[in-house]
Amino acid sequence: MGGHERVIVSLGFAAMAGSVSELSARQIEIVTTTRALLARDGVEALSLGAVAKALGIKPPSLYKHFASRGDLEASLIAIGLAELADAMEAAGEDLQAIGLAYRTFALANPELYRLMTSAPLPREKLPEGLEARILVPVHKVISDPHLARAALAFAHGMVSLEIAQRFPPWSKLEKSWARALDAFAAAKPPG
Amino acid sequence: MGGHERVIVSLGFAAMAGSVSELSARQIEIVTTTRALLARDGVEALSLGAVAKALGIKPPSLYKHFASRGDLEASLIAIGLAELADAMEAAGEDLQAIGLAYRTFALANPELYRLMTSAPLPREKLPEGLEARILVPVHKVISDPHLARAALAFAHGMVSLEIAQRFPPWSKLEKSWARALDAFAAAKPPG
DNA sequence: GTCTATACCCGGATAGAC
DNA sequence: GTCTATCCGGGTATAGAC
Repeated sequence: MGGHERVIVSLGFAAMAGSVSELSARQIEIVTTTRALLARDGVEALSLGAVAKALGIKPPSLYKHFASRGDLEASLIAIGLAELADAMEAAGEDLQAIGLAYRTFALANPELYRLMTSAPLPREKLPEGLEARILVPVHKVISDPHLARAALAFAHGMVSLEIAQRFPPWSKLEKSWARALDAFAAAKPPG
Repeated sequence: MGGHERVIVSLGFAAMAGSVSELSARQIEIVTTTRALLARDGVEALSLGAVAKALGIKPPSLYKHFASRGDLEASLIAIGLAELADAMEAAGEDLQAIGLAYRTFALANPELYRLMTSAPLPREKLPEGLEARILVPVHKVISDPHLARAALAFAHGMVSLEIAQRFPPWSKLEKSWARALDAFAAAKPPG
């Protein structure tokens, strides 16, 4: 049938989005569909035309809901950051568990993760304090702020290399994670 | 007057490129100019049109020297990987020095570094064994291969976040580097 | 809120003449 | 090895009708 292309959208991940409560119902539909499209086709294929097609509308119509492509992307990024922060927070005060939560989120949402991290953050379009939430759970376990930042950078390096398929297939990444996080946790305070 | 746009190309960085010895003189000119253009305008602005303009020729002419844009990019990536490996190797067997070499290369060539790391490696277009050279210097200092990989991932995470301006301005990144590399160096072997 | 139509920009790549 | 001419595709965004 000459219908438009539809994207299967699993409901649920937008429902708990407290950070997007300022979005209208239609905006949430659009963001949700965009997220599904992003997951399916990758960040390079993301365009307003593709989003419109998946929604069954024409590209110009999107401008009634988002002022620009950048605004739509910022909503996606905000949702991703909030979910990641939630996952890390829920992991408690075990560094291994926090690392696993980070990795699990990134691997479950690789294209969203790339969108979130491959460009400078559009900070002015993000809810205040959202960015900082990522660091909080790590801080609870690693008191030295410099080492806490380093641990987060390690996590980012690991998942971005894994997503980009930069590791040889025989790598045992779980061991790299475990040993590095052990090393971070065991690090002596600066003397 | 009215001439085409020229890009200042500092000579030298292509001269030592043993890994690109298979390139013709004209190809080296093109790659060198492309590298300068990349450094100046960023990876997003990189296009065959821009490269041709900087060389004072028309875009179709480039196809006499490179079969595709991807081939030209692969040459750039190969040069970057070789330089990075050289720098790390020259740092000797001190993990702090190796880390500094890594960071120095990345910050001196941020857009090239992004090009090198933000997409899957075009391995079939790269000289054999080049990719593996990066890991060698780290291996000499950290015998556990899993921890060595982790250290490299840490370095990648640090520089990619720094290049993307993801750290707050007040961060003392030198301290994060120093303490994390200390922690890696001090890590106990798996028991 | 959606449409059609459009303007304007960009990109990679090929054919064939010189 | 370079050119002109051309083809193909894509993208963001706006104006104005319905």
